[in-house]
Amino acid sequence: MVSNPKAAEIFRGIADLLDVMGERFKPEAYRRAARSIDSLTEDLAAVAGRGDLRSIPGVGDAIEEKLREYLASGRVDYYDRLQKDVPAGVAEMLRIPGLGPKTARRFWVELGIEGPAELLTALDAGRLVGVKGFGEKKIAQIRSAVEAHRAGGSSARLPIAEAYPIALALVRGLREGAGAERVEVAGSFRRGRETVGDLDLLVTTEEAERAFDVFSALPQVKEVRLRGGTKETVLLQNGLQVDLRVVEPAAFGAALVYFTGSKDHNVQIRSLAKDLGLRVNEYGVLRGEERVAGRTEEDVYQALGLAWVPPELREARGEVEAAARGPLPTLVGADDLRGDLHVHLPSNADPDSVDRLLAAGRERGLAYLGVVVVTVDRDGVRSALPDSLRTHLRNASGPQLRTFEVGEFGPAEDPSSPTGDRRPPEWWVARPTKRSGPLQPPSDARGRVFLVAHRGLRDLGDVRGVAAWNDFARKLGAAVEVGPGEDRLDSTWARQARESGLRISLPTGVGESPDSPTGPIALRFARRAGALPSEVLNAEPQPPISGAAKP
DNA sequence: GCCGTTTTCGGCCCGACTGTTTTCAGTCG
Repeated sequence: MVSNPKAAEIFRGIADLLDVMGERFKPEAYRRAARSIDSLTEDLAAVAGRGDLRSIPGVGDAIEEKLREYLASGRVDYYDRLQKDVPAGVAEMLRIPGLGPKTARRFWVELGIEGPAELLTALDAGRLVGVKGFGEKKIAQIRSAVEAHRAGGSSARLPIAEAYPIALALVRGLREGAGAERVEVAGSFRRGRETVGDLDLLVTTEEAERAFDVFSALPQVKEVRLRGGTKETVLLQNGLQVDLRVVEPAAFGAALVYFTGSKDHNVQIRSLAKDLGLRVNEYGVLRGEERVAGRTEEDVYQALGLAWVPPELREARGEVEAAARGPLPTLVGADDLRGDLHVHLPSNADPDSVDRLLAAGRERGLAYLGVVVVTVDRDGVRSALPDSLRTHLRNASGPQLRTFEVGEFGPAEDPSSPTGDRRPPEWWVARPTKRSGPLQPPSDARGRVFLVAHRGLRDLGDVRGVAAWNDFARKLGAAVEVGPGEDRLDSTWARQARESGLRISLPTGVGESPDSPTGPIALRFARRAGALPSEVLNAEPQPPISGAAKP
């Protein structure tokens, strides 16, 4: 079965092999195409069907040809042939931190080493001693990296919701301990990607050394990887890598742009700068040696003739061209959210928990709360909240903060399956249902506030699955909920949903701890999808319950 | 291999850090 992620994987494989073969620019070209394919909200076969493959950034004649071949046969001959030329283990050596294409190639060609296992054997036999370019330190470094790699080093990307509290704690530690004036988390965390590979922290301070000392001593930090005059890299206890960079205030905006990325976005604005006779780096926008911008991000973009681009959109998907035409539409923000359509009470909730939740809602200035009282699953309707609490909830609701009951309905695991199989939407529609609860989608008027929630689509890039669920939401007249669940596809889902006219619902995290990722991360995902306030159901001042229903 | 309202050829981001070099190569982000 062909799929977008598999196609991207093949191109990344080609890139690795070309790297080892010493090609200069082709590897990056194939990787660029792979990244573009990963960020598609549409199935490749559908794009090909329209004859539109060339519209994918980074896809030209040669890659279009290979995509067609892949879609027709599931294979790419060029990749198969490359794999015959280069042993798989040589490409795998590229996965070892600190080992790049040049070194991997030298090991292979000069020493006949064809993979990490053989490299370790060679190290044990002392075969690297005396080889030009490999001193004592380098050999020790390689050995430790190979061993970590062989032990299954934790190089996997972390879901952003898990990185969120860690990032908050590090920022807090730096602010309190190092007297840092300004601390920001940049990188893919700031762009709101579903997963992060590392964290990039930027600080302004007069005392870089002190900031590094404080940072290294934080309890989350396991070891210092490298430390220079402006940059420190550490490894956290949980295996996450964190880069800390000290920048001067006059360059903070430029550094923030630079380290927020994405790489493709940076490349695009740099080449634009070049056309204008300017140069962009992390210190500013430069004309010759003169810095013409750098203090704020707005300055930097303005100096390039661009409107400021929200970090969540910096993926080289047309945002630079749009920013050249004029200001971008204002994306949904935290202040736009007037209510929450999906609030859970704990399973051991009592009247006090209900009161605390309502107090939290009022404190946030929310006008309404939709509290989950039933979950609709395979057996029809399951109650999640006892009748006594439902009565308490109704009575406690007032004019400042209205409450109403909502049901949950989504691609949850099939509870009857021991392996937790996911069921396609059709299965839910066709299922025998007892229809015994208060909410009976899709005929009930209140079905309009049904949310198709975010569980169950774990495979990154499963755009077909996403499309099926969005179609399902449309049939129900439901909004699509975006949030930092276990799933990793939410911004793809949300983008596809809003492009097809569906509305989005955003959880606010009301009633959760202040460090909870729910609200902030949901918002980032929605912004990443390009959501405007008008496209978000709970940005409406009134709750969208029956009576308010549109025809 | 891709890309182009100044290009269909000749470019392709750029600086920090490390280690092994005595002026630079490789890797990384």
